[in-house]
Amino acid sequence: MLELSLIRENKSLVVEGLRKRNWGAEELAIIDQIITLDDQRKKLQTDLDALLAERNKLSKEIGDLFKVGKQAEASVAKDKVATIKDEVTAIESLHKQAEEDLTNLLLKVPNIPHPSVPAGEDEKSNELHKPWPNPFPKLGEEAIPHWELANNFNLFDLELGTKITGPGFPVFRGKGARLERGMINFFLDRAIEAGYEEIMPPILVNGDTAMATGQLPDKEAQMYHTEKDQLYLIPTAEVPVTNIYRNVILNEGDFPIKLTAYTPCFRREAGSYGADVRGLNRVHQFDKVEIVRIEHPEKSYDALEEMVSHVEALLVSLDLPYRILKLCGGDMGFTSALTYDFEVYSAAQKRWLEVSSVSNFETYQSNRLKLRFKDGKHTRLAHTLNGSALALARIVAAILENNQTVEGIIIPEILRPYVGFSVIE
RNA sequence: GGAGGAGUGGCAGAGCGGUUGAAUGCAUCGGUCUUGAAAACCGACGUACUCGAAAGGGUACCGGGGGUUCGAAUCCCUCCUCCUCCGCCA
Repeated sequence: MLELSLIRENKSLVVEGLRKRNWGAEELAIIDQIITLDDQRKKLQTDLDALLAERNKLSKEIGDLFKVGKQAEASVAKDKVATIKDEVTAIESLHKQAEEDLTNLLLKVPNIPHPSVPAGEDEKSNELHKPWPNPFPKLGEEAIPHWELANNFNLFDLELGTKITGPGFPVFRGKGARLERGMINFFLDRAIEAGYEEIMPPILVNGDTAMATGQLPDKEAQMYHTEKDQLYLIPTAEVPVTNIYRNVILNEGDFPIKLTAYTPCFRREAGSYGADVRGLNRVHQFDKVEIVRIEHPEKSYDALEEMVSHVEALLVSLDLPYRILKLCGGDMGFTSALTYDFEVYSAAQKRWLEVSSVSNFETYQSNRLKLRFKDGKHTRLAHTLNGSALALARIVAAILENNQTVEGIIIPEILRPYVGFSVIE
């Protein structure tokens, strides 16, 4: 959620930011509604507090009167309190309603993009932050996409997954499974070397948790939900890991907080079908190593750059052709202020595959999380960031395709100690 | 799943209907003393909303929600969590 104080004190900045997300006049009206509603809320708050103060004062007097045996005067005061009580009940319910309405409106407002974020409606306006300077790997005529390679080498089986669960749940097997497991360990080790603490969080979360990082209410339809226990399967480790710090007040010396976690990720991907989703391009369950940071507001953009370098180093070490995009206002996630996407070139499919997304949420998540730190006498909201380092399925797809030779699929050198073999043949 | 017990400030732990945002101890921070430190002594020490230029007020919060009462941390209802015992179980 945006901070109310930002909306009140810096309305033009908020409006300008929302325009970058292609908000028109109709949608922007919500900002004035929020301010009006907040004015009402404040007025109700003041009225209510005054009444309660009066009631508290009278109650004290009644106690004193009883002590000295002045029953008659006490009962006069009692009647007075009874009147106040009615008023309190009325104003209380108005106040509660105003607060609820206000929260509901605030939940509809996405984060304000960083000044450097380009305007634009969709991915076509994303800025090429770092292009791939070299030629793409040259594959022979006989090069085939990863789902065919998987068939030939018995690496993963989507039809089997369909039998067991449903479409989009791959069954990895043999060297495919070992490649998957080895890569998870490789990514975790790199993160640990970079100073991240490893976390193994629950992969089902409750509604409060999903709300705090912004999955609810915005992305409710994207998450699997367990009916009986009202729990959600996580779409990313970001959710449970960031929520470690829900309702926490940090000391300034606690920064930076750097966490990493491997989890499977579950996404319903409702409504996406077609050629783009073949093989591992888009699945309902995939593995991902995530990095999460909690930062001092003045350091968060340095942290973001550091995370970008970390992801970049992973791709370099895997010898994959990649490019970095800076997302435009229209393509950026609801909660993000600035997002870099990493794409890897898949030579057999001749297309870019998104493999990582690194974002700074500034105070948008921490406002919902109530994640603050002590800044001298005051408490301030911290900044939260996260990024994939990396998402497995598509990386596997790219490695399989780009490294295919007549002798088999060559495993990148750095992975060999992790997977235990150097070629799939 | 069944039976019983418990949830109070960073921690420990009093309070069980009125002046208690909450005793006391520990921890933490500031000060006095000291060459320095320790000890001792003095002081400070929750969060949120709200009024105010500020100083400083007001209100709410003793697991969550609801109720009784002029007044609730204290009484009642309900939910949640934790502990102990039994059952089940990777």
